[in-house]
Amino acid sequence: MKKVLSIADIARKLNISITSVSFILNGKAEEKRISPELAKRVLKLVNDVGYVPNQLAKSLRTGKTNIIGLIVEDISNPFFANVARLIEENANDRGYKIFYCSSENNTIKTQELIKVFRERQVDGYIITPAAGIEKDIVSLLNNQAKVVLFDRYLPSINTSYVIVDNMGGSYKAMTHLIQQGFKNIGIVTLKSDQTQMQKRLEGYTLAMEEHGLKLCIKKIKFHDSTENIIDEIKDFISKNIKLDAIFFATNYLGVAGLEAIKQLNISITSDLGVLSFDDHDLFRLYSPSISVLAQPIEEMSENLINILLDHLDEEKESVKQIMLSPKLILRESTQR
Amino acid sequence: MKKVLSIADIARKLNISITSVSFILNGKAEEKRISPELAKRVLKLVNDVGYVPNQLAKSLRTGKTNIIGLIVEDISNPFFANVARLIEENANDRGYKIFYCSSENNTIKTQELIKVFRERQVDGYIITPAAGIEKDIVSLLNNQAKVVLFDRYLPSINTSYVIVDNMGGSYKAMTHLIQQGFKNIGIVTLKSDQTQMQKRLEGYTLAMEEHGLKLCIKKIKFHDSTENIIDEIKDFISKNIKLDAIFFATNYLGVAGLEAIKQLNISITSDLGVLSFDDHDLFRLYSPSISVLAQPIEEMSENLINILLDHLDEEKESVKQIMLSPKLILRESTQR
DNA sequence: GCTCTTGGCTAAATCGCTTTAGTTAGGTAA
DNA sequence: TTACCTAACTAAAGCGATTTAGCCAAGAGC
Repeated sequence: MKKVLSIADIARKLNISITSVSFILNGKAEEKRISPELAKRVLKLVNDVGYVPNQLAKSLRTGKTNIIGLIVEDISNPFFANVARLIEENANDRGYKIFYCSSENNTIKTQELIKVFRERQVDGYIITPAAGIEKDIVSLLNNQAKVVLFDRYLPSINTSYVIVDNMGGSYKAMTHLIQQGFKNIGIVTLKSDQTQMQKRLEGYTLAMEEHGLKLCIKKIKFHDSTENIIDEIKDFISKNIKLDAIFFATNYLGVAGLEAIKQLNISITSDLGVLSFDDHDLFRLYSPSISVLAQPIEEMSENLINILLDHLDEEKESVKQIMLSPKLILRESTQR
Repeated sequence: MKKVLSIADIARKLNISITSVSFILNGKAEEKRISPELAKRVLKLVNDVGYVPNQLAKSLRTGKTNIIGLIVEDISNPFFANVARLIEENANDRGYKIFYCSSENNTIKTQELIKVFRERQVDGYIITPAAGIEKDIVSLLNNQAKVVLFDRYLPSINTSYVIVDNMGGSYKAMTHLIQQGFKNIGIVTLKSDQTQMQKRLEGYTLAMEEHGLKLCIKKIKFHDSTENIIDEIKDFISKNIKLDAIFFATNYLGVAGLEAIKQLNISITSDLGVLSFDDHDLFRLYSPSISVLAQPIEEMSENLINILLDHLDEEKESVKQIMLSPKLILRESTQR
């Protein structure tokens, strides 16, 4: 088993001290008055033998890992995958690596992930908090950890976060539907107390009530299988024959909804208007194309990484809370 | 700044040695004859003060990080996102964490990622190799690193890998199209020398030639923007008016293809049969639904993690090369 | 009374790096 | 000649864990 080379091996081969090698490798040769000749010799050897520094040792010594822990709800959900991808790019450009994991919006899993991140000494955290995770976040903050929440926040904790104006967005979307002449508009959302879902429902409710329309709400159980969700939606549609439009509160409900509508052989637009939260390839390309309330994922990821890196730099605590506006993209499914 | 507690702090508080604390925390209390009473006291304190072990130090000492580096082409591509998700789950159950990154199928980026993984001392690597990465993989292997490739392999290197029978799959898909009566079948693929794309093209060619049909091939430049890809496909279809079916060699070409076809106002199935490599929500739900050659992602991820963990356990080198069969899923788009 | 066990615990080396506080040799200034 | 610089380099402590080798006291066996 060929042992992997350490800085000490390099020093030994050149008959110099470890210190010198370290200075040279860290670009401090001049500052520390190492002669250019020595620097050149070291760099050449390092390159020739393919020496790679051990970041574990480095981080242990310096207390910095240059790693950001990112917990998303589900990396196979295109919304989160895209945000993750953008955050990764952004972080990379600024010298940070992202360690990302899916929480499945499960409290226990999230707790475990936070523990793993702590053990690995990540420099900062970006988290889509699952319900019931308040204590763990507070504990992080108490330990001076740098945390930014996203997609949703925890009302009882004063942390930094980046979210979307869920209520305003939903209200805007609903207003559009109503202006198009839809009257019996239903919402399909999740049974959830989390802020993002609550606010989407509030936006729907507010718009409907302002126009004196009757509410028609379907709440789907969290973590239900796709098949069940489809069945639930079919059931909802069948039992509310007067429905003329549906607002889906999140992308996978929208996807399941399309499947349900297809199975029921209902024609979108002429029989039923459709609008969904979150954009998706499917919504863009579906026939008819589906109107959506798209989250500004570039802006979100940029804000997330900026805020977190700011926190890492500053000594004193500060809290930044950003609310971005989702964008209403009108397509065929809401055209009358 | 509240300092994070170390094992030494725990020992000091109880007036015992670091060694004892370490033994207890690692479940070696009995084996090392630590009295149950002491063990209990330590565990209680650890729990009360919320001590979390420093994995950096642990890994530095033991030489094991329990981290697997995973390089996929693009985490925002549903195929890779799903595989990543499954690998993560599998690895988790077996005590490993996944560190994943997107290579964008770019050689330089991949090299950098491999370097990062080496620096971070990952225990093993799962890589979708970009073109021209042979030297770097060989270098890894020379350093006794444990590596499994997937999605494609490097013919010049004898490594473990998990791939799909691209040629057989394509051949099967083409045979289906031909049996359905399609005669002027085109393929839209990527300009790429990588094995996966080559084999898909070979499968197409073989089937067509066996039936005496004329080839009609469109190769799209790698990393082209979605808009350009759509334009290229529109151009391809317009210039080959006799085409009666198209086989898309990978998911995002298929997605772009649907958009192109939609823009050209061509009716799928009656005017043009469509079949794509890789499954996708969009293909399942599109109207008409699109037939696909789906990769067995559960099986792939299981094999990947199993092979890698086997490698981690065994002393002697061994090479495992697995080829799985993709599954032809027939939908409306190829029904005549 | 003496040796041998064994139970219960610990000192110190080590992993690979950074960083502080030097050392040494040769040159200048007075 | 002596004191002081400076350029060029280095010894050793420390980050937080694991692990080897060993200490000490009390009881067992003869």
